[in-house]
Amino acid sequence: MGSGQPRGRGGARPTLEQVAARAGVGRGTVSRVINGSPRVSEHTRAAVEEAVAELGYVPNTAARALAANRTDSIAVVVPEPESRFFAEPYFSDIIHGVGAALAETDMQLLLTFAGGDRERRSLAQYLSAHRVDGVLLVSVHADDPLPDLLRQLGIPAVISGRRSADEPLASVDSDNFAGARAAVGHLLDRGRRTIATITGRLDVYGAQRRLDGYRDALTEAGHPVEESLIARGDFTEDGGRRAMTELLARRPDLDAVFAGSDVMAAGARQVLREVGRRIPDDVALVGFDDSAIARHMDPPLTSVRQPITEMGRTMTDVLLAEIADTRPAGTRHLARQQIVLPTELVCRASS
Amino acid sequence: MGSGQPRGRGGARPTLEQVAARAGVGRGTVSRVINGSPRVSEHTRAAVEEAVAELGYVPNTAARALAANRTDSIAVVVPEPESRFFAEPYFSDIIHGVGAALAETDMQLLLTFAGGDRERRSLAQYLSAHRVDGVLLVSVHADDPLPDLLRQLGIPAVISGRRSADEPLASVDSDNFAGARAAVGHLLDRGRRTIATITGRLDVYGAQRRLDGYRDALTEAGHPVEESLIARGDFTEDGGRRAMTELLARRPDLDAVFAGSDVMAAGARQVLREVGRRIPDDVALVGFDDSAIARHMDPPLTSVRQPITEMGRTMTDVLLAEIADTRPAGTRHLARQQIVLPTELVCRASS
DNA sequence: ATCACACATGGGAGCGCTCCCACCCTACCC
DNA sequence: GGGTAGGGTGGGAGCGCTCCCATGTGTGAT
Repeated sequence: MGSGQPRGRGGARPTLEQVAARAGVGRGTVSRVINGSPRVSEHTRAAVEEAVAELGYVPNTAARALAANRTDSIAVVVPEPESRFFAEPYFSDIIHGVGAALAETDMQLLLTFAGGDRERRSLAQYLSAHRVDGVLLVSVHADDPLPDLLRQLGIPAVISGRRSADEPLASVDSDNFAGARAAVGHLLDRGRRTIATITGRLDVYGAQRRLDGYRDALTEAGHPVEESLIARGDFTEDGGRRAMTELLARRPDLDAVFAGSDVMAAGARQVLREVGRRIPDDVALVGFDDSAIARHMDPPLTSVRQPITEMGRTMTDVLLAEIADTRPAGTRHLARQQIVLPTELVCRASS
Repeated sequence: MGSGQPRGRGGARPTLEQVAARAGVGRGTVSRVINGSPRVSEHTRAAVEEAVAELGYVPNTAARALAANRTDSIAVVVPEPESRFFAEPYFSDIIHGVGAALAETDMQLLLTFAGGDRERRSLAQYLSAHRVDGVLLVSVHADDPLPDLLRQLGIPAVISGRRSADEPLASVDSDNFAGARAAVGHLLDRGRRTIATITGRLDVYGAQRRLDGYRDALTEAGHPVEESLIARGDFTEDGGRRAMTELLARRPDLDAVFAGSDVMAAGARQVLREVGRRIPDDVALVGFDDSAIARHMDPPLTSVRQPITEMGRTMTDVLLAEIADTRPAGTRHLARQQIVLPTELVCRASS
């Protein structure tokens, strides 16, 4: 009666040993079955699996981690002090993608916050204590020491948005260059001729690439690149406002603006409205990210969509491959991957 | 030379034993120092701390978890299939708050995805294997079995947004009732008299409370509550559109709409614009959540702000208190907490 | 000086698992 | 028929830590 129940109350969990006793085999054999080793006879395997089911056995991960020196978990390092990171949908979407990729495995996801120096130090220690099998780095600045630390420690890591053209870590990025080119090309197609741009912080490689794309599109179309049409923002709404004000002062004749992010585009729009420029009639506006605010802006904002969720998923896949590659004996065969995912221009009423 | 370096290359990490040897004390003493036990002499403590610093010792968490039967980590259970959850800023903000609260401790944060039945089952197993010290549940439906499972297992848990008036789990919620009352009161103050509402899914307790608040505000002001002014949405933009269409058909005389979420308000706004009703001139519109889209909507949307980040932080504090309370010997003294945080009406141009 | 007791300390005994070696048995070969 | 693989299996030896008991060592009371 009920002895076959998967456990009773919050009592003691069954151990490998108990499963072994119940199945009438040794510990080693149960371990083999649990871990899917082929060196077990069909008959024995069935007996063990039955015992596992009857007892509702779940391996104790701490014990496994201790004995096998791996944790079956990966960490996402979140650069906390940048509230920007939380404000944007970026975070949610990345995590969504990571979760989707992880769902197919039995790896667990750890969220770590690399805030100030204090957290960063304890994070380094934490990672060096090998509490995770791999690390996902998002939104890393060019001068962040963490990536190199990870490389030194030999911990598999994947970075989102590489920090330079020759990123030493495996990376997954969206095609910022092509996205910017498409945006500017679109404005040219619409007959705009005096196209300004508001850049993000240029120490962020992606922002630099967007600027490169802007330049390239103009050059290819036979237009000169005028420095007076380039203003620096910092990815914030307020930075967008300032840059737009600056641009209008310098070049009142501009008829289009390509902003390096939707948030900066929102700031620019405010300024344009304040000075009475109509969108898109007087000035066409294009953003980058295709975030929720793009859809709800007035007018709805044309924007370059980045496949953020897809990036999260791809990063995870790459990381898992790296981890699997390291396992055998620390011998790495895999080439360091540099993946670039395509962007897509979403046209709306602002252009 | 350099023997005082905090570790060299990715070699073997120092163990407790090695620290003990270096400090010239026993393992037990080092353990006491590491865990802040008072039963260590000042002199010995200093020696151990020096050895720890010299070797760059970091405790192996797997070993600790195995020996002490606790993990120093908590899990946030994310109801994945609801893409709504990821779409809204809710997720980011909650996590932000949780992270902030956790930063002051050395607990770690695990993200688990409770998707379909398969994941839910493995999640239950996972939790029952005691791989976390506590669980944070967000956005749980009334008929979700997980909360009760956790209670049975005796795992400390806190839920965001209780599921009913007598939530058996500790919970942290925002004051949906008062928020809705404030929103409707505000519309009445502005002279609106035919105020409709678009509700969320009423099997979500918070949505029900917002409706209650709507009713209460009208009643208190001496207005009848007319069922023809109440339409059911489902928290989606499309649901907002449908509900608004329905309301206009039933009550073309309405002069204000209180939507149970910003996203539904966005849907409603689209319909209102399509039929030529001006906001706020013809129809005043108020949302709930004060999400990013509220600020960027046209016109900017008046909305009820929930202190989401604060909720995440509070949930974590409550959970940590519960965990600390359980530790001594499974004897629980703490009263089950039911915290309700205040909401705030943010007035913008839509009303 | 003697006893008692508190406090500081060392180290054995696991926690539950994986790894690996030794063992056994059953073909299969010469 | 004896020898030899080799697959299948059992179980010892840890992984690094905490817990706890036994053992000092010093203090104050008698």
